[in-house]
Amino acid sequence: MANIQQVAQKAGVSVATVSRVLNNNATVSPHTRLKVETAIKDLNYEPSMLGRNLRNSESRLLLVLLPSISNPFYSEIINGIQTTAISNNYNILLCETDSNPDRENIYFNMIKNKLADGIISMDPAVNMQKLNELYEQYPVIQCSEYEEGGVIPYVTIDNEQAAYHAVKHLVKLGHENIALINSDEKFLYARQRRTGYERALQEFGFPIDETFIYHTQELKFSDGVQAMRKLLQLDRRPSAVFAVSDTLAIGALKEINASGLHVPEDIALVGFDKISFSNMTNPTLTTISQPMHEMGCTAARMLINSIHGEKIENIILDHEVIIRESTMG
Amino acid sequence: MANIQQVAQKAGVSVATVSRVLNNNATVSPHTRLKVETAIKDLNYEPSMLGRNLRNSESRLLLVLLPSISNPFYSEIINGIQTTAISNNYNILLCETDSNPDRENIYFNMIKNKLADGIISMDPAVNMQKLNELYEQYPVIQCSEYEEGGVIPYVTIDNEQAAYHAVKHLVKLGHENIALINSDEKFLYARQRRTGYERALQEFGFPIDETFIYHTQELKFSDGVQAMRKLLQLDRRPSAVFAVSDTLAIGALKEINASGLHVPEDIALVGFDKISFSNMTNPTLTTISQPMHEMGCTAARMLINSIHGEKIENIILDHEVIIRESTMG
DNA sequence: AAAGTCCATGTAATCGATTACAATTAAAAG
DNA sequence: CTTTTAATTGTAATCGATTACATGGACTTT
Repeated sequence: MANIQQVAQKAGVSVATVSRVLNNNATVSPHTRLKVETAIKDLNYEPSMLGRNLRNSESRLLLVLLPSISNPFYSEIINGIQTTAISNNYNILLCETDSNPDRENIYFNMIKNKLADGIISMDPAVNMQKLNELYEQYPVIQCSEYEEGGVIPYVTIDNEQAAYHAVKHLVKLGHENIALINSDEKFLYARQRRTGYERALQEFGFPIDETFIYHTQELKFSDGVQAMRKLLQLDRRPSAVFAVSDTLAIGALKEINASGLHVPEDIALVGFDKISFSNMTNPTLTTISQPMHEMGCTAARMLINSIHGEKIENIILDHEVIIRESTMG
Repeated sequence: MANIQQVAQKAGVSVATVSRVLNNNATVSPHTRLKVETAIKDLNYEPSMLGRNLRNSESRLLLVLLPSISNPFYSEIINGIQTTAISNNYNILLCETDSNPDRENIYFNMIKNKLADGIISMDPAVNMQKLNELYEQYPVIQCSEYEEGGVIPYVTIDNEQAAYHAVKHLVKLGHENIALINSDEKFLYARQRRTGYERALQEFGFPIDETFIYHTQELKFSDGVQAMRKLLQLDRRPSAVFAVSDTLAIGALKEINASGLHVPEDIALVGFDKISFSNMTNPTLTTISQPMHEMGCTAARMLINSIHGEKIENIILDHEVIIRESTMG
């Protein structure tokens, strides 16, 4: 309720001195400092960020753009972003776009309106033209998703190599008929993971069979179910499946069970992302783990550095193959 | 980049007039309005929320306190809150407390610092004393969780009745030995659900067997696994289990499968919350559905009304029993 | 003792908007 | 043709902080 004026009056000093105490400015005598601190306590004073932010022209808010919070893939990344943000005295504003351009616009405007100091985009469906425009004037970082040959700094993993490792793991187990459940190849990561899948097959001299590659619309459970249904209808049934997301893999698992087959005895299964539910399924799911927490921390650090005017380099983080029951015959 | 002064100068009017145009104030002649609008376009002007917020002493930000975003239970509620918030020109700040008092304090201070206009708490472990203190000065709403006999307005469901319906569903299927996997009874909802469980049993003349009631520390998958393990070691094995959260139920399911038993043939299973994964399990999970989206919308509406100085009444929403494979013999 | 330093504090401008009130002008009324 | 009244627009205070610069006093230095 009280403002800095009232504190100054009560302490018998000027507002400048109160401000100096608040900001731990060295040039205040211990005696005066004490008087001010007492007045602050007495009045139950809390500095208003509204005044401070206007004067400093900053909001200390970071925007995080993502398609949907209910997608568990993002949870850990958000955690990482938040941890780093808080320890740097920033806060994050989570922006669910639902891949809806109107929503996106609302949030882009928040940056222009000074309600946020920078933006981390994790939305694969983001309007890249607008994001690039924004980048000309404001700090922007892409996390996980990025534009090939673009100018906006990003942090991500090597999707091609990760898919390669997933498929190589299956090959080493003796599988020759390995299917791929991929998402729409309009997404860069989907193209990259397909390339990795093909490289692994080629390296071991297996042909690439287009009927073994299925593209889904989205990354939902039901897409996985549908994809697996198609794959099970093939004359030559795959003995292993690599799905580019855990949610798809869990859908595939459901369909395999429904058709009376068993994982991993009849079909081995590998997912991607190591979402928390991937070890709650039966059997637990072999998957590729991205260092999600670290990716979040890194993205936040990059953005904050960028806000401070530093030059930012792209960063590629390491992935890991998590071997669990769905590939352990 | 440009500010309201520059727009005023360019348009040849005063800043007051520009502000009137921005706020759609009626007392501006069409001719002047046009001049101003042209200047705004020419300069690419965007009003600064920092200035506006200071003047209006509001931040148009709502705080949402929750233990963890990765808990899918909260996803839909958050969605509801966000939808309502946005359509009222508010934004939400998601605050993960991890039930950590330090984190909580950071966020409580944001209210005092005017960085947020109000708070919705969904954290069962929230420090009620501090929340009550806050409520004396600032708008606060509790969502889903609340304090029995407390003064802070809340929106929730009838947990006792919901548990009663869950257990009654099992009784109707012919089960007599029904176990309860409950969470820590320091939580009000846990006590209420236990009461509902007992009322259903008593109504049908079944005794209440304490060995059939297991309390978990938290609501995690691993807690469900552990609980089920204990229940399976009993001399008289339950033929049905009601778990007070889907995550617990999914853990129980995993353990039942691991022990070679089948759901629902050997043991029927009911969860609570209808999280999205509850119909991705095998078998799909019978569960109690809370109207989560609606609960979120309601909480946000209550908070915004409260910010506008209105008097707020508590609201109890309806639940629903979702019957799926895990109870369909 | 005069001049120069340094330290602590105060004065007042500033950030970018909103808005009560004053001032101007034009239209309506007599 | 004056006087009212209404419709626009401008002036300046205000929200609550930060900070460059000015000021005054104590302490050195010569």
